[in-house]
Amino acid sequence: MTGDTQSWRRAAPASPVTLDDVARRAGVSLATASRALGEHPHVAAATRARVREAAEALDYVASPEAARLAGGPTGRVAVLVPHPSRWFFGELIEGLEAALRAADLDLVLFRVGGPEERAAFFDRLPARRKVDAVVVLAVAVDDAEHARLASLGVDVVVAGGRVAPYPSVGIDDHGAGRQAMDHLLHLGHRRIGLIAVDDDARASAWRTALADAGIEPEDELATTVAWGGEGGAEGMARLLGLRTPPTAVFAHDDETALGAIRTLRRAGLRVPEDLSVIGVDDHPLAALTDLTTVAQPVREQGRRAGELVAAALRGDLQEPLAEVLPTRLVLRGTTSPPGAPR
Amino acid sequence: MTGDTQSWRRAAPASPVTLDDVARRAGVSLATASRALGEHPHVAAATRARVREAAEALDYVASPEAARLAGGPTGRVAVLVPHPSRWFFGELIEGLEAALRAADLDLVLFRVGGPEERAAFFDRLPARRKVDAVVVLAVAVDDAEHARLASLGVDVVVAGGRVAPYPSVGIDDHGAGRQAMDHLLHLGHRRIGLIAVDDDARASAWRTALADAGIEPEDELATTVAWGGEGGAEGMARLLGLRTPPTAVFAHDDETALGAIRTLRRAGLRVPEDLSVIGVDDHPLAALTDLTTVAQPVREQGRRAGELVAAALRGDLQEPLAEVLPTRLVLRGTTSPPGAPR
DNA sequence: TTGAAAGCGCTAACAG
DNA sequence: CTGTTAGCGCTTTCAA
Repeated sequence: MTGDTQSWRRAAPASPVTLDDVARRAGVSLATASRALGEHPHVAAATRARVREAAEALDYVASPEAARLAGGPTGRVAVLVPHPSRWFFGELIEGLEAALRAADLDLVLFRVGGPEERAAFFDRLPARRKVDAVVVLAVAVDDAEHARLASLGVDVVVAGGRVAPYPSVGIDDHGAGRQAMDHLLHLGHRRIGLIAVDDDARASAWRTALADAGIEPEDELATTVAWGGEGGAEGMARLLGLRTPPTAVFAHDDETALGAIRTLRRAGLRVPEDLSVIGVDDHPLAALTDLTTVAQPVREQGRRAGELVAAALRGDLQEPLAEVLPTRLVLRGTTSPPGAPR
Repeated sequence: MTGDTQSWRRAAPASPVTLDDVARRAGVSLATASRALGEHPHVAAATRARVREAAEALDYVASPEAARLAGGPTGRVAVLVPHPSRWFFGELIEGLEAALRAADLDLVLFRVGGPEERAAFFDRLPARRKVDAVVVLAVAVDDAEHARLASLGVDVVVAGGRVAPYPSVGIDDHGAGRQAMDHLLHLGHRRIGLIAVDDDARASAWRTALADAGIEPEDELATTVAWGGEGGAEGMARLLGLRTPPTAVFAHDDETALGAIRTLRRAGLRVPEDLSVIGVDDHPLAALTDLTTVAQPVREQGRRAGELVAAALRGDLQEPLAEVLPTRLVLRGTTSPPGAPR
C-alpha cells in the first residue's frame, strides 16, 4: 500500500485493452474476434485459437457494458428479498450466490419487505434494463406484480416457496407441517396448539393432520402471530390463557418455537414434560437449544434456484418445473408423550 | 395474468423508454436532458424541472450500461460479505440496502468467505469497472487487495469494522469489551473467563480490563473458538474443565454466549447463580433468552456506510473519516454477583 | 444556457 | 468461415 495520504481515494483506472486490440494482434476483424471469444459456432478452430491466444496475451477483459449495450445479456440477476437479516433468507442468499457465481452471474439485491418497498420495486421496476433474470425469495407475487415482472422481459425463478406459473424450488410446506403434526400425534397428543405466522400451508397441515386423526380442529387452539421470537412468545401466552391449554404446540418455525418456549419457562412450565414444542427449519439455534424440528435444506434451495436461473438464461430450461426438496423430522428434546413423567 | 401456459417465460420487454423520449417530451435536446437529470450545474432550473417531470411521467430508468460506456458511473456498489446468513451481516445488509436505494444505487453482493472467494472477487472485478464503489463488511483487506481496488478506481468504505486507510463506520470493539468486562468486575467477579473468536479488540479488552482492576490475566482463562453457538459451547466446556473455573464469562458475541449457556445448563449449572455470562450484539435472541449483553447498532452501521458511499461518489467526502457508533450495556438476567444466593 | 455531433466497446445482421 | 457496417443509449466536447 502506498504511503500516500490520499491512498484511500480512488486512483486512475488502468488502461483498457479493447477487442479491437485483440483482433489486430490476431490478424482478424473485430467481428471475427467477437465471434471467436463468444461461443459462436461458425468460426475456424485455428482462428479461434489464435484470437484466444491474443486475448490471453493482452490480458483482455470484455466490457460488460458495451456487450450489453450491443444486445448481449447483462450477466446480472436481481434477487428480491423480504428480510435479509433473517437466517432463512441469509441461507437462501448464500446458496444463490454460490450458484450464480459459478455461472458467472452477479447478484443484485433488492429488498421488498413492506408494502411500500414492494410498491417501490414493482411500480418503478428499478431492475429494468439491469438484469437478465429475477429470483423471488419466498414472497407471494400477486397478479398485478406478475404482470409487471413480465413486462421486464426477464426470466423469473422462485426460491423458498412456490408462486403460480414460475419455475421454483422449495419444500412441501404442507408435508413439513404433517411431519411435525404426525410426530406429535404419534406421541399421543390430542390437544395440539398452532402458532402460525400466516394462513399458509403449514397452518393448513395442522387442520388436516388433526382431522385425519379424527380430532376436530378447535379454532381457539390456532393463533396467528407476527414472525419471530416475540411473536412466538405472545402466541404461547395466548394458548396458555385458554381454559384448557394444549399439551403440545406446533410452531411455524424454530424462532417462533423458541419464543414459545421462553413463555413456557417463564410460566414455570417444563418442556417437554408439561408441554411439547416443535418447529420447522432446523435453525442453528435449534440444535443448540435441543429443539425438535422439521429440517429443511435452505441453502440448497438457494443453490438450486441459482442453477435454474443459469439454465433458463442458457435456454436450457424447457418446462417451468417446480422442484421440491425433502424435509426431515429431527428428534430432539422438546417433545415427549403428553403428561410424561420426567 | 394471462392464462398462457408459457406465461412464466420471459415476455417481450415493454418498450424501453430512452433519454431521447424524455427529451422530446420535455421539449429539449438529448444533451440537455442528460445534463438536467445528472446533477450538472449549468441548466436552467425551469428546464431541469420540466425534464424531471417528463422522466417521471415516462417512468424513465437510465441504462447503466450506456451511461457507463459513455464515461459515466455505473450506479452500482459492490458489497463484500463473509457470511450472509449471520444475523450481524444480514442487519448490515439491510441498512446498506436502504441507504443505497435512497441514493439510487444498486447493491451487488459478493460473498468473500474463504481465500478462494476473495481471490475470485479481486481477480474478476478486474480491469473493467463493474461498480463505482466497494463496501467491505467487517473483513480485513490486505495490501495487494487494497492496491487492486485502488487501481480499479473505485471508492472503498468499510462497515462493521475498521480497515487501514478507508472511511469506515463501526463500533469501538475495545470499548464494548470494556463495557462488558467492567460490568462483570463491578459485580465483584475476579476470575473471569474469555471465549474469543479471534485475537481481536474484544479479546484485548479482556486483558486490559483485568489488568486495570489489578488482576493478572491468566492465559488458561482465555480460549479461542470457532464462531457460533457450537464454538461457544465448546469454549465453555474447556473453561469448566479448569481446576478452578471462572465465576463469569465474557463471550465474543451473543450467539457464542448462548452456546456457552447451553453447556452450563447441560452441566447442571445455573446461570447466573453459578456462573455469569455476557455477550455482545443484542441479537434478537438475546432479548428472548434474557441474555445480558452489550448492544451495538448494526443496521445503523450499514445505513451510515451506505450514506458514506453515496457521499464519496458525489465527491462530497473530503476526509476518510472513521465513524464510531455507540454501544450500550443491556442488563438482563444472565449476570449477577459471584456466588450470589439464588 | 442549450443544441449538434462524436464516440464509448461490442454484437448482430448482412454480405462476401 | 470471415469482413463490413450499423447501431445499442448515454455523456461530452464544441459551437451557437
